[in-house]
Amino acid sequence: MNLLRKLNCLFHYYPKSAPFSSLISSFTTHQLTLTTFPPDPQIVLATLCSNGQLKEALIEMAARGLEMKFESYDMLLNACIKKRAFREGQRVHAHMIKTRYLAPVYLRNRLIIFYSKCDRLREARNVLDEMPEKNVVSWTAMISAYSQRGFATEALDLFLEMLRSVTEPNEFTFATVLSSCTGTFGFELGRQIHSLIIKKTLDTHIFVGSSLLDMYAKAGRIHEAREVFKSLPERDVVSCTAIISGYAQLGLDAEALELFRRLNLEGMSSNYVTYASVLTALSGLAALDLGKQVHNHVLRCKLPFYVVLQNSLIDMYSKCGNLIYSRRIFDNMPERTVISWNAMLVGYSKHGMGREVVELYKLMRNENNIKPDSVTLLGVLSGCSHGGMEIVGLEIFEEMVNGKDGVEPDIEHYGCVVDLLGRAGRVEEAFEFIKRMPFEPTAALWGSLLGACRVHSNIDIGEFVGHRLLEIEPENAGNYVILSNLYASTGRWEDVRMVRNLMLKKAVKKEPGRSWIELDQTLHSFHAGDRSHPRREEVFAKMKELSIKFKEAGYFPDLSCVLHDVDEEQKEKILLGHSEKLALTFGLIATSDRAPLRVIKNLRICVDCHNFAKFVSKIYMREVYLRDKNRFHHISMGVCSCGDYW
DNA sequence: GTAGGGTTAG
Repeated sequence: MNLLRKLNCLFHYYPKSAPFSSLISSFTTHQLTLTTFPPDPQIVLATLCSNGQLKEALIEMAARGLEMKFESYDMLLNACIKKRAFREGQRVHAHMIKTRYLAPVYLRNRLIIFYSKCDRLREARNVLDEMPEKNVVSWTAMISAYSQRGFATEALDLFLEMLRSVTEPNEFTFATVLSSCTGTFGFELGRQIHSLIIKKTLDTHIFVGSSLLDMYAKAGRIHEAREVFKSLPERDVVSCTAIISGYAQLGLDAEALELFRRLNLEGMSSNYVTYASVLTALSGLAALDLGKQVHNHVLRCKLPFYVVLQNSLIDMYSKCGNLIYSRRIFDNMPERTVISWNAMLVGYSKHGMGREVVELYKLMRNENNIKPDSVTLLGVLSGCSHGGMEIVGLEIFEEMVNGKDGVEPDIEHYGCVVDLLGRAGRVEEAFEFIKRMPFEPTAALWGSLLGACRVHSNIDIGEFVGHRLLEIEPENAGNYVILSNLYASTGRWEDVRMVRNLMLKKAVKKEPGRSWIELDQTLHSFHAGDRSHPRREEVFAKMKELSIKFKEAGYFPDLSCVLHDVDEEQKEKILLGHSEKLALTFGLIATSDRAPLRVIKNLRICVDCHNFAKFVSKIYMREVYLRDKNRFHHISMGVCSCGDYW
């Protein structure tokens, strides 16, 4: 009976059509001779496992009962880990328990790894908790399981528990636990771990070091990150990518690119993660030509399909104002994650293309394997708001509240609704909505309502909201400007002066406004009143010309955008020196007739500059693409895609 | 047997 079973196994392994002679020759391949026939059960199991024939291997396991030993379980578990075969692995585990097999630490570690790879962290943790003795691999495998899946708190808690045990962490443990050291608590612990690492002279270990520098970068401590990077005795693609993406994630885009350029000269190698990080930096700068260059390079490298890299490309093209390319990449992807959909949706949203947002969202809802998340709904709601689809947006929010999307609305989704109502001119309703919502309103939320009040000249609510904002966010200069705009629009000059004095008293520090324009792969950057550009004389001459020409065509400088205490003439001068006007003017003199102008501003564009850009588009017949902090303004023949609401 | 960097939003 036993012999028959083994023969069956073998016949199953060899192709059914193979002649008997090939079976004999295969015996010799496996160093089996007829004298050792029937074959060793261990070899039968090994053959089945290495062939991935798990079903047959399990039958073999069941038949052997108590004969199973360490190597047998090891082979089975390896096969299950390789195939992420949860049910099969679970049966192996159950077999160990049923036969009262005393599994050594090594095998229990394999079980932890098996369950983690199958995303069954509860089961993995149970194995760990029931181990009479744990070694460094047991702890590290479990910490890694948590940290790789984003359960930072659990990873840190377990690490602390490990420190209280008899087992010492090693370089594997440190490298993995540091990636969970985020947030205030995580960073504090991370610093202590750093001291521990120094004590163990592990701080120059390349895995530990890159994890360490990444932790500092994510905490915004780029100098510390750079120091760790410098101290590494060798550099590889991961450590180089970590420091580059560190800069990019902090918005230090130009620095990220400069470092990438330098490390390249020093011979660093890049992979798809590096390119994804570099694309992030290029998106921030809206450097379309450079972005295209990276895209071409990536295509020439003939890399396999990486969804992360494709997502970066979608985002880069969208933030550089080229949505057609984004959509082309999106459509050609063999598989997409929720991030791919989000990147595309947010792209349409920032360009004010409400109809496309809603259509794409419908398509997404029809995909069975993709679930919308919180970012998806933010994109959709703000897309509806920016794209003139207020009614649809409010319906979608209603569905959210009723649990249809499986995403619970948070404060930011509520903020989108305030935007939707405000944009539709329903300022009172928006105000009531804020009072009723289950969250404490944030400054951003009040700010959105204040914007609505300005556009729809609702002075009563605007005044209340404005003063509320100045209380909770006195340092934000933007609030003073909008409130002053609101007073100015109704001729309340006394109040305009009061707001201005208030701002001076509170010593508001404003992030300096900057605008730039890309020409021939070079970024030309301007700040307000900038006199550093090599072609400044031409720019100022042209600006003088524009100011006269535009006034004849009906342009009135909106002096309420200037809060300095100076006379009107001075105000106008300050206004003409705004960075986006300088960049636009430079674009006019440095590009050929009718070429579109693409200008990027690091803050929200002011009312006067928005108006100025409309005149540029109308009088010079130019398409103007203006990207500000929040969205794109596509201005064509004097009309902006934002509908003058942003 | 256990390890580091990455894409959307803010």
